[in-house]
Amino acid sequence: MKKQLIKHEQCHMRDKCLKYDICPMLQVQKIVAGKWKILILWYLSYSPLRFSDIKSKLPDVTQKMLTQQLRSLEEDNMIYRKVYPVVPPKVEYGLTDLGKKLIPILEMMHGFGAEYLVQELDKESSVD
Amino acid sequence: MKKQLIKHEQCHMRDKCLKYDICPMLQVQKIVAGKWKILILWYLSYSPLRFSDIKSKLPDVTQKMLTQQLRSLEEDNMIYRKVYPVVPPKVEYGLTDLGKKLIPILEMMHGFGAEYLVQELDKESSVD
DNA sequence: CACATTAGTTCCCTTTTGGGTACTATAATA
DNA sequence: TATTATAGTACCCAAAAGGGAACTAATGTG
Repeated sequence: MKKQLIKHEQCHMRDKCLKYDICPMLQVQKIVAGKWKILILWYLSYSPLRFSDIKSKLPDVTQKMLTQQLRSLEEDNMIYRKVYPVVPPKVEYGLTDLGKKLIPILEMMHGFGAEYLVQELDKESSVD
Repeated sequence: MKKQLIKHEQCHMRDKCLKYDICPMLQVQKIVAGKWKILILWYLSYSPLRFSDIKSKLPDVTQKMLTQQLRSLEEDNMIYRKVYPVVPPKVEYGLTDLGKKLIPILEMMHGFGAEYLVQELDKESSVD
């Protein structure tokens, strides 16, 4: 399965975009887009998890969607999928070496989110 | 317009999630989800831009989608919108103080994307 | 008067995402 | 022998997100 190339010449850091005429930011967007991917990566950054563990941490995701998102992350080589040949089935998901490089970014995002909640939700509750 | 609260108790760093019973990661996901938001924030991190400037940097986005995404980022207080009362219209978009706190994250994402392209695209071209 | 310009909006259509239910395999358990 | 458990898949339908093209407002220019 051939990956789609993403050309992008307007990147304001294109001189740092190495030898590819592709904006790295667009690549990141492709990887991380999707309603559950950031959350999945975040949970896996702590430790590998079974399918059912991830599902229980994401109460609103359906089995079908979770499978889809996991497959997509696997295709992008962000996570691995390890099947244990047991009954009932056991499948473990975890970050690849490449995926682990996202951890500091995820941690900063978490920090930002926390700060955001403080600023924005406090602002709202004081207005109400 | 009341923002939607996002409850989430399974966050593996919930003890650091301050006083809100809301996973910050989910909040971040809400803010940066959307096909163009990360790119828009990235471009604005360099300098404020006019609507038409952003559009020209995102050749594949339609006017409607760009407007939508900008409105959404504005609602989340990540960017500001400044209308100049001139003809033809001039509207400037830029990061808010809160939005500027995303810059280091965006820069790391860019770095990750660049690294990803090197590893994954080189791997592919050597297989082909 | 016609045209260009900018930042939109509106309408309609397609694609993606999501939701529900049913179905599968296999071994252990009751 | 029927049930349970896990990690899915298949199918069908509804909702949301996204895309394309046409339209608008207001003024300056030819």
